Amino acid sequence: MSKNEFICDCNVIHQEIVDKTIKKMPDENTFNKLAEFFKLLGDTTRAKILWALDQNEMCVCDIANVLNMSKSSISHQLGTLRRSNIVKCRKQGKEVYYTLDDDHVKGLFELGLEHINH
Amino acid sequence: MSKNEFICDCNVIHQEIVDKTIKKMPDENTFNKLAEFFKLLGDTTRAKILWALDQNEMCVCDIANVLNMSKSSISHQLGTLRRSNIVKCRKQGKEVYYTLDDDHVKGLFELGLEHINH
DNA sequence: AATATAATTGAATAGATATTCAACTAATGA
DNA sequence: TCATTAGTTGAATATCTATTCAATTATATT
Repeated sequence: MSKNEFICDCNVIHQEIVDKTIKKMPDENTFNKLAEFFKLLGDTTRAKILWALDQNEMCVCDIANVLNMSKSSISHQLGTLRRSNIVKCRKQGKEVYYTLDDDHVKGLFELGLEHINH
Repeated sequence: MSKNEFICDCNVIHQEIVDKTIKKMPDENTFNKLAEFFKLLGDTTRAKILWALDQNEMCVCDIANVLNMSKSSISHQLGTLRRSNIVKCRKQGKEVYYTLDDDHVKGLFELGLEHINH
């Protein structure tokens, strides 16, 4: 009975590769953060918001009109993006203007589009 | 009553920017595919699998051991990645070996990590 | 032929999440 | 001061999805 039967429901087939890979693997926290970041781009509404903000700074109402969605749902999503430091905002009068706060979004979109048009 | 009140619960504040942005915007399908693609990277388990496959070709059992998870859950996720053309597989005997089938994954991970270590 | 094992698959479940709705805050202007 | 509007927020709901479990397929071995 190999050691690994205790932690997995199968035997190790290529012990060396498994051990080597585990050794090189980034820690749990890195993968969690990485996945959380990609999850933010992995929603149609948020992808559109980010694309739009990459074109222009916009207030919530503008974004709602561009996406043809309610202010409330846009505001919820902006809150999510803001808390994750992907967008930032400034208040001017009654309006709140949002801009991208991440240099990588554009590059990520480009790579994503390359995959789509493989 | 402005035209936009019919399609959105608020008035347009910057009509020009809104119109210009709508005009430039990629179509619905593009955003859906883009979001679906990022969603695939937006899960800790799948992110680990993709990272691991970027190191070595591996069989299902190996991946399950590296991630310390059941073969079944790994196989489900591999199926998802396979159907999205992000990984491909070859059968050899009883084992099925998986490899990356997308050149952009590595670049995406790098950009994602740059964001994390902002 | 019979057994064992790698992998897949479908159904069920539990947890996550996007949108809606209603209530609220803050700023503007009459 | 009162009414209006931009935006936020919390709760509720409906949908989605990751993992588990059990059953099944396919290959290899005795």
